[in-house]
Amino acid sequence: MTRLAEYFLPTLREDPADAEWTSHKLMVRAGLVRQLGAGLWTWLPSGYRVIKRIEAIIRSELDAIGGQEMLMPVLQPAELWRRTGRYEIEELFKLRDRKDADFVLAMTHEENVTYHVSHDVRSYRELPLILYHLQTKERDEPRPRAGVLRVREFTMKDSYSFDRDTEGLDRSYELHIEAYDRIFDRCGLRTYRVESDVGMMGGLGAHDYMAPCAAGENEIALAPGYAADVEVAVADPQPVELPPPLDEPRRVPTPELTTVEEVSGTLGVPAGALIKAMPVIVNERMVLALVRGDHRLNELKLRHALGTEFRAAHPEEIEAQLGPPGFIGPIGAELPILKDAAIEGDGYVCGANEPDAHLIGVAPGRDFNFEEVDLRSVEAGDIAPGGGRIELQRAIEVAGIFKLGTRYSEPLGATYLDERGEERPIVMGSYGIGPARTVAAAVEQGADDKGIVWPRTIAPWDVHLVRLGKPEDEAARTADALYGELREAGAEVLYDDREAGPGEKLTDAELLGCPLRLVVGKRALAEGGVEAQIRRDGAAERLPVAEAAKRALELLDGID
RNA sequence: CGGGGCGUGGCGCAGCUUGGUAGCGCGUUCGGCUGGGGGCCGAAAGGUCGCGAGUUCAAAUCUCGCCGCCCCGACCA
Repeated sequence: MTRLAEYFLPTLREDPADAEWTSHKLMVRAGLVRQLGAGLWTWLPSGYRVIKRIEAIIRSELDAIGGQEMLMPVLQPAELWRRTGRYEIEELFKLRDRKDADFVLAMTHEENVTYHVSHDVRSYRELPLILYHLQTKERDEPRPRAGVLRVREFTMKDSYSFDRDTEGLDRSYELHIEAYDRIFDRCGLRTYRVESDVGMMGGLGAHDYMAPCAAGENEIALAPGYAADVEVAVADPQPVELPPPLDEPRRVPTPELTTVEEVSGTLGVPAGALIKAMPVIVNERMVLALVRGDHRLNELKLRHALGTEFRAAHPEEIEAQLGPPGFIGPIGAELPILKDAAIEGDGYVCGANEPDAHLIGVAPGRDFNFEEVDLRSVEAGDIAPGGGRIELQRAIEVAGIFKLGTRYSEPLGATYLDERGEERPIVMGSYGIGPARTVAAAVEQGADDKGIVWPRTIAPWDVHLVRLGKPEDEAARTADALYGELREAGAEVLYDDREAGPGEKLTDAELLGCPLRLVVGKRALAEGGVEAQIRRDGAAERLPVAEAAKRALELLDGID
């Protein structure tokens, strides 16, 4: 029963003042969601309809690969998390009960599910297993942002695979890839499956599903046959024309020139001919990381190269150990030096470690020693593995899949007995999807200047039926009858039977963005029937009243 | 956690610099007109000015503290 006159669908004429992104603005304006606090969102009836449709698609595809749905609690004993070492995660909500026992609010459910599997799975005969649930996750986010995109409480579909060995894990992983590809395809979302960092999850490998759109927090590198998060992307750099090499470095004055642009501009060399030196502190010791002047240091790659956390050096530390910030370089530095692999050849420019001076004609190896590693983020135009040119795009991470290996099964004692009676750790994978992010990504990707344009499969309703004129008009009787016929035929229909002006009703329909709009009014009836309009392309058509319902369903079928 | 911004009827905002009757648009309610792109006329309801302390005869306005929200960064399954 969805008559708008009695339905809770509060639309807004103006954008909310605190919204920056299209999806945030439109989801609030269209009455899908309302905010309760920072990173805390309520799904109103229309928005929750979208969520439920996405969840139904997820369930059907997971069931299809043999997933078994269950439900695990959000409130959990801290003990489990201590055993896997995740209790220390800052984002984990921690609390105590009245007896002063420690609890956490789960951010995912590896500990929980592995605990049960460790108790109740003992034989290789019981493997493999795919278990999943749709459950609330809690995260003490440092900075919630962008509407429902980064929040402190959200629902996630998370599944977990349990296999006898890594070959089994590979199969479970592949099954999830196939299921996820189908899920996002069915949701009408454009996504890329990209290589990603395994993160704090630990494990053997990971991919993310990225939905490109402006509001995305992540950046992905795309080329024909290649897709990766820029955090892990690799590519051959674009060549740079180096100045002629010298027999030895020569000091040149560069008064007050501290940026790459200033130095390269003044010396008349390309930015890529400079060596940027970034001093970082690792376990109290300074290390110098070098990248080309036209490249960006990739902090994740640096962390991997160092094998541990690091922080940027403070200006005083730089001054004390190297020279004035803005004029530092590797030559003469008594420090471990990591050089990015893109710094090739001789003739570079770098800081002289003294005020207002740089060195030209620098030759790595001859003039300083280093360890060579991949430290830079790829740039648009670089050559990807496979030969294509890299293009960078922002994207929303809507799903992530991880090969966990024995990261959780070992500390939690999840083992099985194999055919020979030997005890072995279960090999695990975990696979998440964020339905709310999927909604936001669909809104971002489909919106136009009038409002949302839903993919047909996840729209809150198939048909937005608008009745114009007074309730006692002839048109109202026609609209009432059409509403009944459409529902009879199985269509999900939102019927705007409010006593409101045509402008308000029509703009609301465009804002909400259901795939097919039907308008019943005096004018349309006089001109031969009901007006049908496809939201996506605006194509309009008159449907004779007698066959309006039938024809409307045909039109629906023709949309995506 | 660092930087910036904001907090005034449901929503969007003005008022604050220079202290003295709390205002505008939209929305809401009632009556009437209108009825294909948020229309018109008339009447009305609705605000502890985020919270607390201070200064003052007097605080939305000045001072201090706190809280909340947004943005950038740090951070991030």
